[in-house]
Amino acid sequence: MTDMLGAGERTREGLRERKKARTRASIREHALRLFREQTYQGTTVEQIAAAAEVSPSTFFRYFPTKEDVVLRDDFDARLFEALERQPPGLAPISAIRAAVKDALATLTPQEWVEFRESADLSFSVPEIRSRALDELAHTVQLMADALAKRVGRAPDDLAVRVIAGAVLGVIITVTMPWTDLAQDKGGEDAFRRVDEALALLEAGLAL
Amino acid sequence: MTDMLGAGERTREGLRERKKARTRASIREHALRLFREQTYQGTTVEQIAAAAEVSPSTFFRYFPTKEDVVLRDDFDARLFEALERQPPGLAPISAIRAAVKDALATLTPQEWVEFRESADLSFSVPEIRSRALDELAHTVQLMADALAKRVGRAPDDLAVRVIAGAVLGVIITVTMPWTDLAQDKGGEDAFRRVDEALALLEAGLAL
DNA sequence: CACACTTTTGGTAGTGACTCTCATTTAGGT
DNA sequence: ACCTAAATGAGAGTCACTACCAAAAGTGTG
Repeated sequence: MTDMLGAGERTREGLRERKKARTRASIREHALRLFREQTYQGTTVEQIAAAAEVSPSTFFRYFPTKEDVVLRDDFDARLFEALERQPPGLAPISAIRAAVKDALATLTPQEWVEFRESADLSFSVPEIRSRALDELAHTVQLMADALAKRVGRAPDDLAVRVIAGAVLGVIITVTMPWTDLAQDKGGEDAFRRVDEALALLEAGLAL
Repeated sequence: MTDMLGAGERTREGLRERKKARTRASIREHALRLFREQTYQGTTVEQIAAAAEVSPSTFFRYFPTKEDVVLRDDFDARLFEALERQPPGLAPISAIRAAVKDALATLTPQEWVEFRESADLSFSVPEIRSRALDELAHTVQLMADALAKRVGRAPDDLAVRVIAGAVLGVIITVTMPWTDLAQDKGGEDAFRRVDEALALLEAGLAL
């Protein structure tokens, strides 16, 4: 009987875990490379699996859908943590601006490359863009909760939601490639633009 | 030769057009009914086609994807027109609030039912929600153009984009079912909430 | 009404993402 | 070496969607 093991109480991080992490990374890297070489739509899961030397079945065990190879990253989590680290005195939008800056600073150059690469795909491939939008919206929702705690209001306080929502919308608007504004894809100055826009928002967005 | 016909110059609205419109409506109605009865995911295109008495091929001739049966509506267009009808003196966000109100007023009771039904699906079915979000974002982008013209600024003026973005985000935030705020699905007071939120935004969203 | 002409339709045969199931392998601990 | 649990691979199947072609139906003309 396996009674004593309880619920994963004892799982040390052994060879197994390391191997899984490697496989996962391998799949993602090969996928991104193939997407770069032959476009997203032009690449089949079968090809990715073959390149990463796993079976298609295994691919789907690591990523629930083809889209998730691009979308899954932990940036949201970092952003969230960075926000909680901001001094309580800071006004909501200032805190968010600072948190974005801090979170970006934690990226290694390697991560930065991957980040930009998936950002590019998130803009150019419609299916991915939609889902990225959905997840962004969800993240900002969580951010609203954190914001509410900061300023000591109820989590569903409308004013707090409105601020979070405004931030969300501004990010979307300034980032998405529908306007000439964002024509440079997701370069460095995408973030500068986001920051400028948030500054405007902070100033009270009078026209 | 069909020279004299020019480019649809002469196309009177004959039996053909009427039949197409009927088929299209039939497909959508049967689809929405089946979605209601057996959920969206639980309904196959084949079933919809059978119910509407057309072949699956024909289904895809009328709607590019299964999602589009839910998404295709012309509300965006009406909202857009309503915005252009607002008096030029009105401040941007006031104009948008008024436009939303006016556009909703143009819906017939029948349209209102369908509108709410697809809104519900847009909230509950992830794939549809993502796409709805994407289209909403796109619409607001167009709205920003209109806004820019209203206030006589360049179409890519950052301040204008920020305002449009803020409106977009607020609508998303207050509408989407991630928070208890929106727990009632897309009821009447979803629109009341949107209006309240926009009012807050208009007031300058200081906390 | 019969005649060409065009549009609309149905059917068939794919492709590709994803699911389920089951037998085989492989790591972890005894 | 031995047992257990997790990870993998392989096969069959579903479903959205595409490409293609042949049958049918609407439309204007003599």
